[in-house]
Amino acid sequence: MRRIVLVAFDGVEALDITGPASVFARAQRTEPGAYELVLASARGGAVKTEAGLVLADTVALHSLEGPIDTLLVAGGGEAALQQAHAVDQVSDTIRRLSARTRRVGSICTGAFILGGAGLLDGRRVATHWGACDRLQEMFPKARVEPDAIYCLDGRICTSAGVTAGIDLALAIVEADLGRAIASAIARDMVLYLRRSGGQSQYSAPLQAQSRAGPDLQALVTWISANPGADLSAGTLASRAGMSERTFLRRFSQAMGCTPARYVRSLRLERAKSLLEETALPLDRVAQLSGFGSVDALQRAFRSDLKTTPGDLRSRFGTPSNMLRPPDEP
DNA sequence: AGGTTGTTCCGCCACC
DNA sequence: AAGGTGGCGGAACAAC
Repeated sequence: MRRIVLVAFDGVEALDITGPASVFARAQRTEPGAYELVLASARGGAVKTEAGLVLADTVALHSLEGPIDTLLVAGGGEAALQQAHAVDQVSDTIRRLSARTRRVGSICTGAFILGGAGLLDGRRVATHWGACDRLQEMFPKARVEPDAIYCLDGRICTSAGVTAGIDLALAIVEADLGRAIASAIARDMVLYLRRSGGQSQYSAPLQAQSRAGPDLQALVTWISANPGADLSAGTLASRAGMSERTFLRRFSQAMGCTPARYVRSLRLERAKSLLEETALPLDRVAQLSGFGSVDALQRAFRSDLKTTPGDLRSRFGTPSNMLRPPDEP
């Protein structure tokens, strides 16, 4: 039985609590005895969320006894967070609790409380896109990843804003109980097990600051929508209206990886989803994901994923729920 | 399984 | 002068 403690405070973002809670509750239903869910707050008792929903009967943090499997601190608006600022006190308490906790994490701006507890030093960290700069400023030793939906770094797990807490919870369930169960929960909640792309797709500022500007952004969007198209360096360059040389420079600068690398990982992602979510034959999967042939698909799997397409499908495929991609009759 | 052929990517440099 | 751009060639890598 893994004890999951969700930490709330007045003004907490309701979804930061209810999202992960729903995920863990479903996991508990699927695998009875897997999790015990505890709602906690600094003082205990009722906590009023930003949305006005009241969480009755939270447990006082200081009264928690015994080992904790996972401690997750929720986030909220700045005002609420400052208030929870008895935050220094909360951070202290979290620091103390973390000593007997296997895994400590945060959702959204909850990362500030972990930071205050000194738990983020040297760790890769995610938080709401609107709070990345401030978090990095306040905790210079943390390695804030502005684009990440969530980060798992050792025992510290953090997620971007609000609904990203659900993604994090799914990742935790996946780590604990396996891919099949996490995948089933995601389907039940009508979610992706792994959403594609980073949080920058939700943030106009992040997109704009993705230094290359909107020309490349539009191209990247187009690439994601057309993994099967001709995405060779030369073609992409002319699509972007630049020379190959300049395109290479600008793309690497903006995206942090070369065009070919980006295209390849996109295609692998696409192929994985098609294998897991559909019953399409391998040659269709290869075609739709942009690998020219089954052979190319298999080689890519072997070298990047250390497995084969067939093996992935047999382990993670979902025979009872075979979907057809939109372009299939 | 391994050699041939193609592609990608980067340093260098000249040119706006 | 200075910073972005683009062509060239070859090393490294991937495709077939």
